Amino acid sequence: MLTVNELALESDTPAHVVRYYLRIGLIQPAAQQENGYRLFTSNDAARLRFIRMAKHLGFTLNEIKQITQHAELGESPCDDVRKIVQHRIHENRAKIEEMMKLQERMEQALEQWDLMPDGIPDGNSVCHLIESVEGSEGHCHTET
Amino acid sequence: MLTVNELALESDTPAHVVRYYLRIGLIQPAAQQENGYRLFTSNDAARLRFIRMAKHLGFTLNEIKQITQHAELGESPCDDVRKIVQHRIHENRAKIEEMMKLQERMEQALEQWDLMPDGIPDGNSVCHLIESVEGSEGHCHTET
DNA sequence: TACAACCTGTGTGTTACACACAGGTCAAGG
DNA sequence: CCTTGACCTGTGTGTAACACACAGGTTGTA
Repeated sequence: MLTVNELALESDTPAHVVRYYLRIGLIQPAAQQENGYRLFTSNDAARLRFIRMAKHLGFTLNEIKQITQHAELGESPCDDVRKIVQHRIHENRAKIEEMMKLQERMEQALEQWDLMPDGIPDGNSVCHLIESVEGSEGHCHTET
Repeated sequence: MLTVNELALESDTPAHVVRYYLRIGLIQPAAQQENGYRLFTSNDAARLRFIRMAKHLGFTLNEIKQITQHAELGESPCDDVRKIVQHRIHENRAKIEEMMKLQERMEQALEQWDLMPDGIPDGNSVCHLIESVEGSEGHCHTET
């Protein structure tokens, strides 16, 4: 039987993360000591390693919970797994594109600001640098 | 004097977001009606538009709060503003790279799974698709 | 037996909202 | 004057995935 710390070492997971997973019911202790300490088997370590793999593939903890619950009922989670990854690929692509746009905005701003002095705020302006950025006026809300 | 809803329309911000900003003290009502309704001036609308610009440039609400507080004291926030954007550019670049790696992992997995049938879970395996992914064993933790 | 190092479970804080809820306000209609 | 309905109000709570702090328990050494 392993303690939380030993389980953490065994599964290459920070102990406080193991405790978090316990809290949300993603894993359960196999037994409990009289003093309240939680105890685990090597099977729990394997489960935890599975969780890490799934996270590495972009699954959320909720999805992982669903998957392991399915598996415990003997149902194959594979179909859901494929769908989730397909969905996440789209989602992630959109997020990446958004972040690259942000990156461009920030880089352009910094370059533009190189030629501008610092300013002292007055009633009309909070920070003229930010306010000077292209697209400050006339946002194009053509999407959605 | 504008109500929350009017301020929201004036500044092109969802009303529930305006209420959130009020809650965290990012903006303050200029006055209050007897019934508790909060009232604002057109200056508040300008402030809110500034907040949207800053968010568009990647500033967090906390950072924006600092900036506006600096500005209210008559101190120039420009120096901090430049530093924050520089920092965020690095941060964002790292995040984008990480997400692109995830993207590649997911795409590779999906391709690999095309040749694999669904499986029924047993005691040893939760989902053989996830467990089959390259790099499941022998993680290379060479960084930090 | 005293002490220090470490480990335990758990409460709270984080970011930027989204949703829900009970009640208040306003214009139209009877 | 009263009601009905639509809309608006402030506020409590939930979200994802931890990170940190805290008071107390355990273990090894002297």
